[in-house]
Amino acid sequence: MSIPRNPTEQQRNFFQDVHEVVRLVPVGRVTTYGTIAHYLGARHGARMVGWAMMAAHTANEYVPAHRVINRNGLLTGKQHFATPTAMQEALEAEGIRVIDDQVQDFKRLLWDPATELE
DNA sequence: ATCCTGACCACCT
DNA sequence: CAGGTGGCCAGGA
Repeated sequence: MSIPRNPTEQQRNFFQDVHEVVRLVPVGRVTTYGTIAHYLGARHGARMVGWAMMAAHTANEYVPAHRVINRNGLLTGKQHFATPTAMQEALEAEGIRVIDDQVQDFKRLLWDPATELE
């Protein structure tokens, strides 16, 4: 899978929407692909959120991609970071405990824009 | 055009 | 209750 060289208007908007939501995630909290998809109206599958995240490192503004994990609290996207440990280290630097790719106390740390943002 | 695969998830056996 | 399946949309072979 790769990022489109010349994204359509629709794709750029989708990327920006996803990135914007991710930037709203508070330090020390996490959110999930599915949550974002649902918040954006579920018009795109959760897979598309993950797809948009691949464009995170090419975005103009910083996107804390390490705060986006899957619904089980697993760091499924860590392979896409500069190093395999970068994601976990970024989370731990914010006070989040990660053991064996699993965010501890994940349920309490979960940040859902639909309910937290209003 | 067809089939496969993907930073996923909800639903159905 | 665990594993399988389909759906989501897009891109590459």
